[in-house]
Amino acid sequence: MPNKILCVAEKPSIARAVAGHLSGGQQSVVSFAPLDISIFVKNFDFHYNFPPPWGSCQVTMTSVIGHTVEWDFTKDYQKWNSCEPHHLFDAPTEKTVGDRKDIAENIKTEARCSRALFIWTDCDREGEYIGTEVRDIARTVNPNIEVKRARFSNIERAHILRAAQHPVELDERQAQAVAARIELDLRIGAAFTRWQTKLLQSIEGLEQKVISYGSCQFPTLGFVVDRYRRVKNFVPEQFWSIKVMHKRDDINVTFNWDRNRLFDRMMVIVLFEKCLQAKKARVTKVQKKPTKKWKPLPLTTVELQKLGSRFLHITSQEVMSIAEKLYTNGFISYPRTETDQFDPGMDLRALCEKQTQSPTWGPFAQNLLNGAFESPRNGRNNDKAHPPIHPVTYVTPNALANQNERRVYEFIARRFLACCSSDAVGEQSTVDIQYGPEGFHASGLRVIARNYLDVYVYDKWESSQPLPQFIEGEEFVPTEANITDGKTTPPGFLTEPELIALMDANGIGTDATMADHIAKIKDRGYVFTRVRAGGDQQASGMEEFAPSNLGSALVEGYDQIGFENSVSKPFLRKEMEEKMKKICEGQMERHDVVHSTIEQYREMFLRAKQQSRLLKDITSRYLTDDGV
DNA sequence: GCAAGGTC
Repeated sequence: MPNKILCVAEKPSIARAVAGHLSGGQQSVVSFAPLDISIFVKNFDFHYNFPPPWGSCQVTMTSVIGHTVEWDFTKDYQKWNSCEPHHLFDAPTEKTVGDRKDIAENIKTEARCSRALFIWTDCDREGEYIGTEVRDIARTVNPNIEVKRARFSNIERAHILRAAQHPVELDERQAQAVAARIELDLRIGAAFTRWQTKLLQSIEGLEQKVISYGSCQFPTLGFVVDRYRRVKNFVPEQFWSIKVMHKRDDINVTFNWDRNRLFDRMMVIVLFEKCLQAKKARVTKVQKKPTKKWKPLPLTTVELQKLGSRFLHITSQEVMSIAEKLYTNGFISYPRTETDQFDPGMDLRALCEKQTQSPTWGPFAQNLLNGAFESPRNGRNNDKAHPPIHPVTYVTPNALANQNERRVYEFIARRFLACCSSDAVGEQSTVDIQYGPEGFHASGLRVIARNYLDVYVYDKWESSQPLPQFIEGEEFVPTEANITDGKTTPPGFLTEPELIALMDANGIGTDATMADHIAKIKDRGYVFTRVRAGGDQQASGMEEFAPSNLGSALVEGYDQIGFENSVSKPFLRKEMEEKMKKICEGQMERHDVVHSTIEQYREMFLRAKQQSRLLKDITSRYLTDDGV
């Protein structure tokens, strides 16, 4: 057997980058793609000096494209009427290569003549599992091939070389945790989906619909319904407040009540009378203090989705598909990342330099290079796999296909430059007064240096009208004082950035899949979106989510069945996540997790089945008389 | 006709 080592990455871009480094960045990299494999996958051939016992080796570096192996029920059970849905909790399953035969064949061909396999998948749980897929494929043709894993968290040259020199083993536990998750999602999702689809099929309007259940889609639906109920059940409350105005140097100053507002009208009237009786107000404190508006953190996927929706009014799914395209064209870095800190080794100035070509934000970038550059802030998250999202090269607007692509690219570029700029600086002035028994305050802001705000046009921070001069201890008769009243207002329907934030906080989906789950529950007809009218400035024009009658019915139906942990709440998913962590830490075995979780769901399933009448009645009621 | 997770 030749002294050959096969290296396999999780995606083509990593294979290319690693091959570039290991081959010494020489043009001697031979790249060829056998005609029968995916147009995206390339094999790179070169020589590299691995640590002992391998030494100087011939290397083929290639990649898969994410998962290669499909996990499904055996053929007999894939047909919907092949069995009772609850049998799917125990039905036999099998792993197949499915439509990835070309990629699997490529690995087999190369593995046949290799003495070792180096796994270069992303260093996260899913990557560990994908590594085992690659290993298992290679072993079908070369059972004795030695398997190693390269550990790397970015694709900088020195880091990659170090990873090649210090290979470790695949983390079997992490892979087992993922295997448990895959099996559970498959069995539970398929069982409940088939059952409830068939149950509700007889209801008018649902004859042709698939009523899917999934451990992520249902909690996502739950968030929408939850907010909808809070809006609907909201009872406004009346409140009263006192406002004091004073005109000085032609400036009208409004002093707000320290108590803000009270819900007792008589009390407010009594206090107001006491203020008036005092006639004069006394200035108790005049203060000016420096203040800052912090520049944003390096950009993560979740933030990109939230802000794309909030500032650009583009849905998270479209933002992600645009980001994907910008990435494959080499314009931005990898768009799926949880990291909000730049690696200290990265040459951020060089990236700023590229942006100087822009006619709009180029001057700002130039100014950074001329000395205004400041290192980005560090957030708390680091997935050890990818850097924050940033532009890797400048793109002229004409090179992009449409307006939304331009706007997403522009956002990413501006956000990056903002990170390399400095905080905005201002001065906050406050004047406190005592009027009778009550305290009031007025405040003003003077923006001294806009700094990052000049490029990050999405943040607003404006100087207010300056406060006239007041002197501590002075007394004056207010120009006007009166009682104001108002009503508490209901929260708005859920917006997409809010929904993403809830999913993120509750561990529903991953950065790469959250947008898909949202699209899925829309597609299934559980929720719909509409443009929010009027209302407060920031949110108007934005899409808001409301449940359909079907969506409301499902949540209500399962709630009434009375599970200990409702399927429309995030707790069950959280529990699964915790069990996965325990597998990773060696505190639980994969099979125990799968077994105990299946039993938990089997019990819920049987209970739901016993009460199927209830779910059906509620659903048909919601669908026939508008849910009320 | 089912899930969620990779990635193109």
